[in-house]
Parts: sequence; structure tokens; C-alpha cells
Amino acid sequence: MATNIRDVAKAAGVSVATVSKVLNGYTTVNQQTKERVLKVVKEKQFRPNAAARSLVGRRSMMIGVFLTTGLAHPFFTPILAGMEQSLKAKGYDLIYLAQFTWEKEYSFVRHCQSRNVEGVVVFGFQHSDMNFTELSEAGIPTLFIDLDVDAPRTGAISSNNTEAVQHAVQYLKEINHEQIAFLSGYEDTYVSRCRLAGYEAGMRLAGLAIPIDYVVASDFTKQGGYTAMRELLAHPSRPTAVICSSDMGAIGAITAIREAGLAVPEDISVIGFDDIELASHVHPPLTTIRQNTDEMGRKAVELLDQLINNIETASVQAIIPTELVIRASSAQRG
Amino acid sequence: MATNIRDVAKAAGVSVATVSKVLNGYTTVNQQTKERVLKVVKEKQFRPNAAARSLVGRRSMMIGVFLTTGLAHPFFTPILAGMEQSLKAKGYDLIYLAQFTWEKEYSFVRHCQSRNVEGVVVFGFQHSDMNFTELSEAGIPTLFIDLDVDAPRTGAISSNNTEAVQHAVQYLKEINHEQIAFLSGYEDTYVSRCRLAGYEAGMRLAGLAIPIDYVVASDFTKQGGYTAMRELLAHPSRPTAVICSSDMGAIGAITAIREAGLAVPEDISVIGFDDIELASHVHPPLTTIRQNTDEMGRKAVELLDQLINNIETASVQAIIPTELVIRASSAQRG
DNA sequence: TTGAAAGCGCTAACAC
DNA sequence: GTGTTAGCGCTTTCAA
Repeated sequence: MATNIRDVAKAAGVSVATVSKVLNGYTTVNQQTKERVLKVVKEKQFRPNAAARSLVGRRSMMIGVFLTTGLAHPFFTPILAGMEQSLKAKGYDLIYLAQFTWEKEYSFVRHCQSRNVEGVVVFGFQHSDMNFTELSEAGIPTLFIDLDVDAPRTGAISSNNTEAVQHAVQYLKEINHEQIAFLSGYEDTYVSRCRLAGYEAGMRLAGLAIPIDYVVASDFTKQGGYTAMRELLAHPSRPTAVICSSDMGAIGAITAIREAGLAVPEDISVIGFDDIELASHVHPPLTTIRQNTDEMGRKAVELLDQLINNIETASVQAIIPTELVIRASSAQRG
Repeated sequence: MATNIRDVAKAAGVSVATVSKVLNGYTTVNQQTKERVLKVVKEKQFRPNAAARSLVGRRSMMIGVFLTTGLAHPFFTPILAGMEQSLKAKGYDLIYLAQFTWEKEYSFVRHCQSRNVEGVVVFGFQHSDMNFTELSEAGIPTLFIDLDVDAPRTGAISSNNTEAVQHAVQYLKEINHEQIAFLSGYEDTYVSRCRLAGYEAGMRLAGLAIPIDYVVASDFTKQGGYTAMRELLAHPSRPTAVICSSDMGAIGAITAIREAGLAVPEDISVIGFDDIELASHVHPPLTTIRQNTDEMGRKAVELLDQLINNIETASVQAIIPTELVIRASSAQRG
């Protein structure tokens, strides 16, 4: 059996209350006593039982995560990894609520409550059947990544999607492209809307027209990019450059372009979004908009922690800068 | 405040003990009473407090995970995803012990104990400074992935690494290769040893000699594969095929081959290991040994669950079959 | 500055 | 079949 606070108290010749106070950083403990207790704690390698702590109504030091996309998503996983360091710094462990479902019965809110989760990070796509506000309504601080949910005591993190795409358009214009098309992501997704807005703004600023059907709705998958690109290839005025809402989409697009007997970037330049690991390894290496996943993860935990600790904090957000990484899938025109 | 068992008891007109019995599937409860209780439970969406449950010495329904490589490893993440379904089926949540360190002070064993984790899955590489047996010595059921740790009440899962590589050699022999080299992984790694053994056995069975320096020690990274391949390219009798211990290594090897003015697979065939997502997307698409990550994950939870529930179970293991996926980085010789 | 004791929500003896 | 109650390990009043 592992040692408990009573063992420590006994060994240190004090009461359990005193040990508890030392452990919780109360200043009303005599320096000598404190040292004696800490010595025993160290000797016995004592760690207070988390369940008991959490039961007595204090902190559980657990943050829940929920991914609408499953655990192995190529873009979200690095964010998870980015969370690691600030998790460590703040002392939280991460709990992946596998039982989490969006069904009404056995609701995820209840599940979070039963686990005494202090806060939740939700990664995801917008889906009409997911009631994202339930969590914050239940008083559980929630941080959304790539989601714009309007609720109090909530945080949000995303990249500067709009500016990023706008900047990509500008880059293409600078290397002489004028017929620039856009492969959009899931239409009802927050990031898709931002990226599309960035495309439109960028084209306007560059003084370029957007021909009808130059924006093709797609999803974030390779297959989706492939299908959308085929549509675009049939366009009467074929684009010389395409900006995609994801790297996977860009890879699909490149496949379609090749199949049509055209070359990337000679005939069509392709720009992706995310800079997932794959991006630099495909052929040609993808010019893409890199999201700073590490920073997103770190910031997510920080903001969530803020939400947890400052009751008065109404709502927080962060926009993380991106970076256009120029590789070989885009080239000067003419 | 969330409802507790007392509220439910009151609403159902029974005692808390009865509610508890219903919730825990005791059969000594009157059918009528049971239904009445369940109705209230459903109405109130009651979920028992996990901390209280775990405190009273019953189950915490939490499985800990520890990755020696960090959260975003391209091979381990899919295994994590594979765990998801059986986690759900068995009712466990997953806790990622971010506070986990291998330092003696504040030991990870203590951390697991303080969290009342029922079992732990360890993913990883062999490292001499990691005392993997501590967990099982402390009585915590532990399941190792890709690790061979000799300890009681422990489980192990890995692919059939030896046979897999042996099979790959045989395949190369069938397509006329005779000068087959091997890029090994970290030398002190269990899977590396297995794969190397498979190479040696395969060569022997194929009646092929292994020239000196045909086995190059490397790691599982792209850079490692690149460096090792450069050594191999300088070999007096240049190989016509190389089997690598990882896909990332294979990608690095291909880079080195190209830099030397040679082509894959025309001059040298390259085979990887893992079939990470990248493998099918690089150029040329990688012939590789696919590990069934999904099955590994599912099986991991199942075995761990077995370890947790059957005290008498001494030790369990599973070898998961692999599959040689033939793509374009390997070709018939001559 | 310290300690005694109540109680967090639950399970499991044990009594009825 | 059902209820009463002790107690899991901890924090936190409150009294000394």
C-alpha cells in the first residue's frame, strides 16, 4: 500500500492538518515544522492521492481533451504535443475522455463532471449536431481550437487564417499569377470561412477578378482535393495557381493536375495549408502556410488555465501567426 | 451543483446503498426498485463521481499512457487512435501523465499511484536510464509496446518484426536482388534487434552472403537514414537493395541515393518499415512493411484489461502480423 | 502555530 | 431486499 498523509504525519510527529498545510503552501506553518514534514515527504516519496484531493472539492488537476476528428489527425496531434510543455509547467495531466460522445444520454458534460475535469480543450470542426456550448453552460471552462463558439467563460485559439491566405494571394501575384483559384474546406467550418474571406480580400487587394466557379467547395481530405481540382481543371479559363485549405487537399489537387497531363508548378502552382509533416516530403515539396502548432498547443493550456483560475475572466482568445513556407509546388509564372 | 447519489436515492425513495447496488450491477435488488432507480438516474443524467469511486478503493477506470518519444510520434499516434475503440468498449478513459518523468524523485510510479491509474501503456524505445520494471514491481499492470521488458504481471505487444524483414528479403530475392543491405534502427532497441535478426535469417535462407559493413547502424530518423545510406553508397560492392528499419529512415536513404546521382528503384530498391501516412505520398511511393497500428492499439487495451482483471494472469503478449506493401520504391532487377 | 474533527461522494459490510 | 453506517485520503474550518 502506498503511503498516505497519516503515515507522513506520524513520521514527522505532526498532525495530518499540518502536513496538508505544508503541501498546499500555507504560510502559517513554522519553518522548522515545515522542513521536517518536507523531509519525510521526500523520504517516503509521498504524493497525495489525487482522487481524495479532487473529492474534497479542490482541484483535480486534469484537463480533458476532445477531438471531433479522432486522435490521429495529422494537424491536431502536433497541437496536442505542443500542449505537453505547458501542461507540465502548470501541473496538469491530460485526460482523453474516450467515453465522450455527443449523444444526449450519457452526455459528455456529465462525463466531465463525473471526472471533475477542470477544463476542456475541444479540437474540431463545426458540426451542427454538436452542441459545443453545453460545456461552458455547465460551468466548465472550455477552450476551442479552430472553432468559433459564442459562449461565456470560453477561450478560442486559431491561426490568423484570413491574413494568411490573403498573404498567399499576394505572394502569387508577386510571382506573376493572376488566375488564382481557391479550394475551400468544409463550408460550415470556421477556418474555412476565414480562409475563403482571406482569398477574397487578397484578390480584391491585388486587383484581380474572381471568375465564377473559381472557388470550389471541398473538404480537408486528399480525395476531396482531387475531386475539386478536377472540376477546376475543366474550367474554361484554367487557373495558373490554386490555394488549398489544407495540405491533404493540395496533395489531392496535385494528383489531379498530374493526371490531366499537366505539371506542378510549371503549369499550375499549388499552395497548401497547415504544413503537416507530409508537406515537405511529397513531390514536389509543398509551398504551404505553416500553422504554429506548438505555439497553439502551449497557448491553449495557458489560456485554459487562466479561465480556470480567474473566475472573473469572461472570455479569452488568441490568434497565432502563420508563416508562408515556400517550397517547390509554386513558381514564377512566365 | 451536480446531482449526487443521495439526490438520486431521495428521488427514488430508496437508500444510497440501493442506488449504489443498482449502479454496480448487484443482483440482489428487486426488479421494480431497480427500474425505479434507473429511471431517476436517467432523468437526472446521474453519473457517479469518479474520484469518490476511485477513493473508496474500487476502480478508477483510468489507463495511463506514457510515450518515451513524446505525443506526436508518427508511428505511435495511430496506435493511440487504435486504442480508442476498445477503451470505449471497456469503459476506460485515457490519462496522459504529463507530469510523468523518469527521475527518481517524484517518480512516475508515485504519480500513477496518486492518480489511481489501473494500468499503464508504455510506448517506446529502450533506454538504459528508464527503469521500466518499476511500474510492475509496484503492482501496476503494465503493457509495453515495442519493448521487451521481463517482469511479472506485464504485457507486451509488437509486430512480427523478425518474420516481416525475413519476408522482405525473400521478396527482394524473388525480384532478383542479391546485394541486399540493411539499415538498422537504434541498436539497443528491441524492435531493431528483431528486425536485424530477420534480415540475417532472411539472407541465410535465401542463400545470400552478407558482406562486411552491409549492416549499418542508424536510428529511426530521416537524417539517420541519410547518413547511413551515404556510408553504404561508399561500399566497394554497392547494394542493389536496402531494407530500412523505418519509413523515415527510408526517406532519408532515398535522399542520399538521389544526391549520389542514382535513381530509386532503377539503381537501388528501398524498403521501409511502418507504413506511416507519409509512405504512400513520398516520391516514389514507398514499398514498406505495414504495421497494423489499429490492431496493436485495440489489442493493447484488451490485454491490459485482462491483466487488470485477472490477478492470476502472470504475463501476456501478442505479436501482430505485418503486411508487405509493394509500391514503387522497389523493382525487379535486370 | 498546531490539531481535532467534519465532510467531499461513494462502496461494502453488516444488520434488519 | 433494503437500509445504516464506517471509512477511503484528503482539505479546511474552528478551537486551543
